[in-house]
Amino acid sequence: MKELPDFAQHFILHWGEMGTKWGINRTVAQIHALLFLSEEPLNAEDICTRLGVARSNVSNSLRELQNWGIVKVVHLPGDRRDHFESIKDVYEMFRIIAAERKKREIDPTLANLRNCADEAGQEKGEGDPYAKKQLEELLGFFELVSDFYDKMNRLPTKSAIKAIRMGDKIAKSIGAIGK
Amino acid sequence: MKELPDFAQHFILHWGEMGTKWGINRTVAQIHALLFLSEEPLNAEDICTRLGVARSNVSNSLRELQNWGIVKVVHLPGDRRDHFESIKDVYEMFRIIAAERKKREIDPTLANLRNCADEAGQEKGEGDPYAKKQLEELLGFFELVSDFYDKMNRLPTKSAIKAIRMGDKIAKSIGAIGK
DNA sequence: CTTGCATTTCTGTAAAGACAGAAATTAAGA
DNA sequence: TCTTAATTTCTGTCTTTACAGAAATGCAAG
Repeated sequence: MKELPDFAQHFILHWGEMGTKWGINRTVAQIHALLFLSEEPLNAEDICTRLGVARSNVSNSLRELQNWGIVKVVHLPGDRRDHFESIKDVYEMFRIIAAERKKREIDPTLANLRNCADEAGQEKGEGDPYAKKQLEELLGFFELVSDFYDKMNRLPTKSAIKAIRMGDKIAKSIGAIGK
Repeated sequence: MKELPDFAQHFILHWGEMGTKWGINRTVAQIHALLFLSEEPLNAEDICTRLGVARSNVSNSLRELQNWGIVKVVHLPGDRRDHFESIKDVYEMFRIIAAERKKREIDPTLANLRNCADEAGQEKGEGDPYAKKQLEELLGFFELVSDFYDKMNRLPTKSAIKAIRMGDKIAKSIGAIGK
């Protein structure tokens, strides 16, 4: 097992810090960063020593990364131990992350907004028309975002990248047509 | 001060819960939801009683919402107290939120990745070419996302919405051309 | 200047999350 | 089946965050 170069250390530490801002546990994010940079799959013990965290912590963090779907178990010939590797392709990785975040952060809200809009519709008497209007606008926005996500997700990576690169030009031309 | 209808209560509670998943404090998110649905600006005391949280908590949460830029102070004639109102336009609101999140969550990472890539470039000897390659790919991705964001942010709301609505069709046509 | 309300800051407590080390479980090879 | 290495789960501690209530500050009208 080679030692990590300095730049890798710096990156791993930063990624761990940012993880906390993204609602991901620091250790989880660090392990992910380590695996992402590592050409060979690593076993849990390696990860412990490289990052200096407890074995149990590594075990739980790896499970979380597997739940996210961005880390997989692999087995090396002649070695009983589990080894772990990250998804290597950046775009594929963020596609998976985006899908998972949508599932956890957007979909439940969308469902709630639909419920609430229903409730608002069934209200007796005058209710609160302003609140109702605002809620419906929010629902519209979430539906727009959710649809957009689903569409983009169906595209192959290359098309998606191209679309992102050209995003503004396309939008501008649409804007111009729209006027 | 009118009572809140049921659907509004349900929405506020849910929004508070989701806030925690988005890295936002529950009370902060609840206050935001309340103000978003409220036609009139509310004062701090109103917010306390509606949500049943401590005055100090409301005060701090309102400051955070003002830092985000999605809540403003307004003054009502004949009333010394501060009143607060949310940005009402959903798109405008998410534009601001997106800008703030980019500033907090993307930009620092972009800066770090550039640093690390520099370090990697200046390494003596062989270093770790694989890690270097992975880091550069990640950097490329973050630059792509950051540019895309900046471009979209400069568009007027209507154009952006149209672009989002048509997103998949555009991307598909690009993909087809690309082949 | 001072009185009284509005607001913020401070302080302590409660709750949640992160994490290490120990114990328990699983599974492979002898 | 027994042994041993590997992994997971459990338990307690420590740190961080959330929050209420109290104290302090700010500010406007008289």
